[in-house]
Amino acid sequence: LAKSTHVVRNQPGTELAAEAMPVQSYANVMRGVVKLSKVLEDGRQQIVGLQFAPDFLGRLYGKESAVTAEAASEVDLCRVPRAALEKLIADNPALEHRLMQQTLRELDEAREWMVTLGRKTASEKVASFLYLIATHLDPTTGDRRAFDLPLTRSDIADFLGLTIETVSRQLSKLRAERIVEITNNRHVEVPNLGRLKARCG
Amino acid sequence: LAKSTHVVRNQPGTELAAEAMPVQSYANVMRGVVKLSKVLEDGRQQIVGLQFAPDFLGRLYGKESAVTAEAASEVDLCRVPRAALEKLIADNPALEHRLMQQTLRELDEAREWMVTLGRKTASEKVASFLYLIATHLDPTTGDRRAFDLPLTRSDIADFLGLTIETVSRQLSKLRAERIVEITNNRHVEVPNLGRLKARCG
DNA sequence: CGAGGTATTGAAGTAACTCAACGCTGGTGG
DNA sequence: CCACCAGCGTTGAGTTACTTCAATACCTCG
Repeated sequence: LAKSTHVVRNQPGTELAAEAMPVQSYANVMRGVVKLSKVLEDGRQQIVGLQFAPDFLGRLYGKESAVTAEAASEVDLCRVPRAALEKLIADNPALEHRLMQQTLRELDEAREWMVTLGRKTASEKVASFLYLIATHLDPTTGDRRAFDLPLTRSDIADFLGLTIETVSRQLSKLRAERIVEITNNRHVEVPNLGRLKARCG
Repeated sequence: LAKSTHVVRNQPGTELAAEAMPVQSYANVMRGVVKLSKVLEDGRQQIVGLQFAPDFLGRLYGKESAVTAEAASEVDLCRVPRAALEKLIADNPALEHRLMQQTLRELDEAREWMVTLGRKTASEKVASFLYLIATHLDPTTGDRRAFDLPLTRSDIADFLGLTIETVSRQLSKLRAERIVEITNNRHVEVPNLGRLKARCG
């Protein structure tokens, strides 16, 4: 396996094209965050998923979905040639099983986010986003969390179905209430994860 | 296979409990529409998926997801005992492959609906819902479609992240513009599917 | 007929959007 | 070195799309 793969570093904004077009390779996310998004004809955009290490990237069985993958932060990908992966799967049923597990998890996450998009207030949406990032980027520590946001305000807005102004205002409000501390616009500290979770609706 | 399965008829509102709790059986939807939904602690509800015949119902590998399944319309289910299905899968890899295909399709549909929830107007949401039902319930005919809505206004609102009043108003507007004809509150005719699609954003 | 569930319509309220001004930061070039 | 600019983020003021609250209509079933 090792001989047929290689690691590639990608800067934010790089289109990874893993699902949108016929691709030659699949990939594993080794570091950083990849955003999956869809756009309407008139340009409205919605981020429909975030992938963290060590998620698998790319659609099996060649069916095209109209999802585009893009590096949200700086991202390291371990690319695997399509033929190599498909051979691996044919040989090893456990691998397909593992991919099935990830797909089921992604489906759960998508449905969970549908609740956020459809039924939560702007404030709850922003809190839910911070909670998601806090629990995915820094899964080790206890109730206090610290991390850098891997997304711009514009990306966050596209993930939450809001405008950047509304995201900014809600972040300011959460900061004023000491739910989070924000420095340099990107670095976030959550003193009490439970208090943040309580704001998620 | 046939000897271990049996068909059950379910009235609207029946909780099918296929994913929410440890169940003894899986099922195939033979007729009707099943709604999958999630609720927040305070009771806000979001429908996160609709299943039409001949979809498979039930979560493989026993992982519980907090999704509840309920008959939206009158539904016929072909129930399959858990053990029988799992034996079938173990014997027949093609079956797991087919289930993987359905899961991938459900993931695509969930992400497509995230765009609707996050980025479309109320009017576009209602049009998108009608388009979804029109194309799923009556896939045979040409550009003219006729069907009965399998969901109440309240269900539609929970699917679209709106209130029942907004759903009702937007339906009235689409009717006034001759995009759809509605009789008896439930029966819908779409004279020109292309015109409806153009209203979906 | 009356009751209860479902749907429509109107009027008033509000959460989020739009438009606009301003601040901060990092990079570039005179 | 500082002036300038471009990109990102924040904040304020006014607008609007959707919600909320309330009244009414419709349909089925006792």
